[in-house]
Amino acid sequence: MSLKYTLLGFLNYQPMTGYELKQTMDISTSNFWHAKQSQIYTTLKKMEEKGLVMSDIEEQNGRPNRRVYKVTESGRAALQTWLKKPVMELQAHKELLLLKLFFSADQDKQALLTQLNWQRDLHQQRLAVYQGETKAVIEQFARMMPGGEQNAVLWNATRRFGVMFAQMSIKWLDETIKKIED
Amino acid sequence: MSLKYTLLGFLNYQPMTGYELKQTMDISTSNFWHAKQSQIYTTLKKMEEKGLVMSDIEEQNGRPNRRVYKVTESGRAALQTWLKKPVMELQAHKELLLLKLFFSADQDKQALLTQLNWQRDLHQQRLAVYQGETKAVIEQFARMMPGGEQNAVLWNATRRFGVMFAQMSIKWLDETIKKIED
DNA sequence: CGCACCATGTAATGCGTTACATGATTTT
DNA sequence: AAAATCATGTAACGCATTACATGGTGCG
Repeated sequence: MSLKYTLLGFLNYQPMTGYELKQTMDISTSNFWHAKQSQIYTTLKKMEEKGLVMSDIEEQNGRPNRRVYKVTESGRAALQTWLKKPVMELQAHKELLLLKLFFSADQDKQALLTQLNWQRDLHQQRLAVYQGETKAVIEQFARMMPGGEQNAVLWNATRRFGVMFAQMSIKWLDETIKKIED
Repeated sequence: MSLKYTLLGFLNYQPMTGYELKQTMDISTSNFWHAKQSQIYTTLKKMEEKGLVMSDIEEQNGRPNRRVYKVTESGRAALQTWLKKPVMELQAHKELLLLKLFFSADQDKQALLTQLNWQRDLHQQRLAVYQGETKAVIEQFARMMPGGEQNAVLWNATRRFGVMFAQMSIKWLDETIKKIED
C-alpha cells in the first residue's frame, strides 16, 4: 500500500487536510501516483487509527470543518523505513491500448488508425503540460521550501520521465500507424 | 474489467483450460496484461455463469481433470463489442520507483544510486528477453495460425512498445544517475 | 531424494472506483 | 442563473493478491 506513504510524504512537508492532499497530488505526483478523494479520506482515517497521523479540527462557519492532519513520530519512522527499502523488481504495467491492439487483427483498419492518431494527440497534449505547468509548479515549490534545490532535482527527474514516456509513445504510435497502413 | 476480454481473446483462437490460459498470457501479453492463476480461475467461473464461455471436463487418471473452456456466441459478440470500443483517454500509470524518488531528497545518495543501477540492469535483461524469446514466440505462433501474418504485425507492435519502453527507461536512468551524482 | 510441472479450486483480505449524501461561497 | 470550488464523509461493489488445500508424474 503506497498511497499511505504518499500521504505521509506530503504531510511530512506540512500539515494538511484530505482535500488539500488531493489537490497536491493532482499537481505533482498524479502522473505516476494518483488517488480519488474518497480513497484519500478512508486511508487517512485508517492511518489515524494506527497512529501514523493525528488530526485537529478547525471549525468553520458556513462550510464543513477542516480536519487538518499531521504526521506523528511513528508515521515519520514508517515513512523512513519505506523510503530506505529499495525497489528491487521491475514493475508490471497494464496497457489497455496494447491489449486491444493485440487482439485486433480482424478489426477495421481505419477505425484502428483513427484510435492510434487520437492517442497520439493525447500524448502531445500531455507533453505540453509537463513542459509548461508541471515545470512551473516545481520551480515554485522549490523556491518556497527549505532545501528546495535538492528536491527540485528529484522532482524534475520524475517530470523528465513523463516527458520521455510521452515522446516514446508518440514515436511508437507513428511507427505503428505506418506499419498498419501497409 | 479487461481480464475477461483477454481470456475471450485467447479462447477465440482455440479452446483451453485455465492453466493453459495462464501459460499463454505469461509468454505473450504478460508485459502489458498479467493475472494470477487464482484470478483466472475465478474469472472463468463467473464468465461461465454469464454464458460467455462453456466448459467440458476431460477426465484424467492420476491428476485433476482438465476443464476445457470454449467461447460461446454471446462471448464472441462481447469480445467484438469490446474490441470496437476505442480507447479515448490516456491511461494512468503507477510507478513505485518514481514515487520513492520523489520523496528521497534526504536519503542516502549512494543507496539511491545503487537502486537506480539495479533497475537499469533489470531493464537491460528485459530488453534481451523481448529481442530473443518474445520474438521467437511470435514467429512460431504466426506460422501455426491461419492469418498469422496480420496477427504478427500487431503482436510485434506490442513487443516493440516493450523494447522502446526498456530503452527509454535505461536512458532516463542514465540521465538521472548522472544528475544525482553532482 | 527433491524439485518442477501438471491441474484444480476456495477464502480472506486489501486496494480502488463509483455512487450516494449535503450545502454554502465564489466565480463566470 | 449556473457552474466550480470548498469540504466532509459512507456504502456498495469490483478487481487483484495471498494464503490455504491437495496430490500424482517426471526429471536430474
